[in-house]
Amino acid sequence: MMIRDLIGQIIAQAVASLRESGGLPDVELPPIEVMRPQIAEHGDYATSIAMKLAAAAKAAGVKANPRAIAESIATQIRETVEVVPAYNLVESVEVAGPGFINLRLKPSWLLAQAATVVAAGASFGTVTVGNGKRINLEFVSANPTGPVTVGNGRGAFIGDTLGSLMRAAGFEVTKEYYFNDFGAQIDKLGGSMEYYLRLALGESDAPKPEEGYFGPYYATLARQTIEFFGNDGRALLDLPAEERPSQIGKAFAALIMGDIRQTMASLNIEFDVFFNQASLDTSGELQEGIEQLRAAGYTEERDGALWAKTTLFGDDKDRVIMRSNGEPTYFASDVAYMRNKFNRGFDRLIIVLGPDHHGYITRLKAVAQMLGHTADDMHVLLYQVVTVKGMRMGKRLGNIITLDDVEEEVGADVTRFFYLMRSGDTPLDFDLDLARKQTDENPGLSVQYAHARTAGIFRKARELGVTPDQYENADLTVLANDPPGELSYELALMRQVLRLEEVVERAALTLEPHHMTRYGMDLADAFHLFYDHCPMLKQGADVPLAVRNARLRLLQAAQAGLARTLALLGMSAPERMERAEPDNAPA
RNA sequence: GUGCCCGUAGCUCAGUGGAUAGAGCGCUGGCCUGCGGAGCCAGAGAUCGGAGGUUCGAGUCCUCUCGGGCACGCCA
Repeated sequence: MMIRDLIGQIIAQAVASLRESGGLPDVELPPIEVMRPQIAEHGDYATSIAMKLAAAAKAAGVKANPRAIAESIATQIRETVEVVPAYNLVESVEVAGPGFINLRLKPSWLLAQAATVVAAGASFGTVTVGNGKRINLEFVSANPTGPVTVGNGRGAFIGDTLGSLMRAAGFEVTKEYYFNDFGAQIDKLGGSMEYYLRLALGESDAPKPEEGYFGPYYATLARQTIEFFGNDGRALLDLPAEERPSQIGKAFAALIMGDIRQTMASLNIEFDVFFNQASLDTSGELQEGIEQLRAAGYTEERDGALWAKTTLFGDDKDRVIMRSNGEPTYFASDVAYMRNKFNRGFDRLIIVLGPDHHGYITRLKAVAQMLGHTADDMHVLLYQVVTVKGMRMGKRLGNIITLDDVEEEVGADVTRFFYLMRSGDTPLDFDLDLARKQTDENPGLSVQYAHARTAGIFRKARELGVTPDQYENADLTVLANDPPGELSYELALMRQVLRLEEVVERAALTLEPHHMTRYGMDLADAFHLFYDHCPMLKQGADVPLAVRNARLRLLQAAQAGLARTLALLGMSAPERMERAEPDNAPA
């Protein structure tokens, strides 16, 4: 059980027994919230239940003093933790301010948790709130008409990391990419690629389509194709004119989709399912979806077209589902796809979308409801725009910056960290100059460096003949006798490590992965401070053997916490940092 | 015009209705010969865009307002 929940249980038990004995106003009990005080002096956890109770009593016309209520609850908590052995982690219970009850944990208990953390290892930080609920998490879903941009990248990292966090929080998550490789967009791609293929073959007078996809990316793609296939590249161009756009488009969509998958893979973004929109048509689900809405009475014929009455569910206008020419619209695919997801048994669908899609939210929620689910079963997670500061000009393709460009500049790990540092609700200004820095100023590297440092110390320990069996069962309570200065760093580190499970839970429930990067920085800071102030192996320093062993044990817990944090962020946990010269940017 | 997001330190941003609003970068001063190095310690810096309201308590919730961003197809 999470420590915070255990504290909540203790408080709840104390409140319950106090109510039984008539020691509290007889009003409905407000929910007991356990929070973390902002100020360390206020303890590890706090609750405002006394003030809430007093307010409820006042509303019911019963006289109540919040501080007095807090005092009696606090007294009851002290008794409770005294008699229940499992509650033997509370050091003190104090009433403060207008009626807060502050609880402080025993330093010896906190330190002893190192063993729990190390034992949990790679599964440390796993919580159960998700309760096995099945989640479909769709993100990126960019059509294969061009490279992945820095904008798409944000959805990619948010989605991928959220998936990891939700899994750690006990949800069953399927990560999905939806794409379309046929239709008007792809034909347009075909037209553009025909033009670039001809240019690559030396036809300088090739006609340029009025509309299409243009830029160095496509020119390069055409050149590479010609280089690779030689004159066989001509085969596509010899097709009948009416087949060329779709055939060439389909061929290049496949190539581009390969590029996209490669970009994703090299940035450690993983999908469980790549869902092709075309399959909805061939399977008949497109028609079935339309039929289901029609049967449910949610459609209407107007001007020769078939409309879905989304306005019944708050949309500002109805949406065409089948054009007057009998062609289903893209919206029809949305319906069929969502229906497909629900039919696969997901409890909740989450779609990560860019800022240009916010108009889709009510529409998609309307579809969910027309399919017999609630608006909440279909959640749209929007993120804001991405700008990049400090990109070197010259090497990039035209005026767009791709995700590959960014990765090339700063590497996959730092790219991920920087993308996840900000809440999705605010615009992201990617600071490449900071991301390039190979020092501790770079917050992403700082977390990895912390992990590398732990590994380095264990390497050093081995060199000095200190083997794991010497510290693996070390008793950390000896640290409680350390000088206050050093103990405070040890406790701060342990507290940060233990906070991981709360961060995982919060990030998963709020769908906000950025809490994890913030936490990573806090954890790394706590570790670096510990490292700076609490020598473990320093030669000649006056560190008793028992203290050394206890610190190495604590170090193991810190390493486990850092490794897990990095894993959840999709970053590598290096055993050592490569030293790069400032002029020598990493690959 | 309608709708959504944002406005917090010089910059980029955290902040779960709670107590004295935080971090990173930047800035100022002091210190540092060895666990591994890119440092350590201390400090300055904020009328949380503005005005009302709800609440015992508001950066957080509601209304209005100012400023910035984005979106509003029988496109996909």
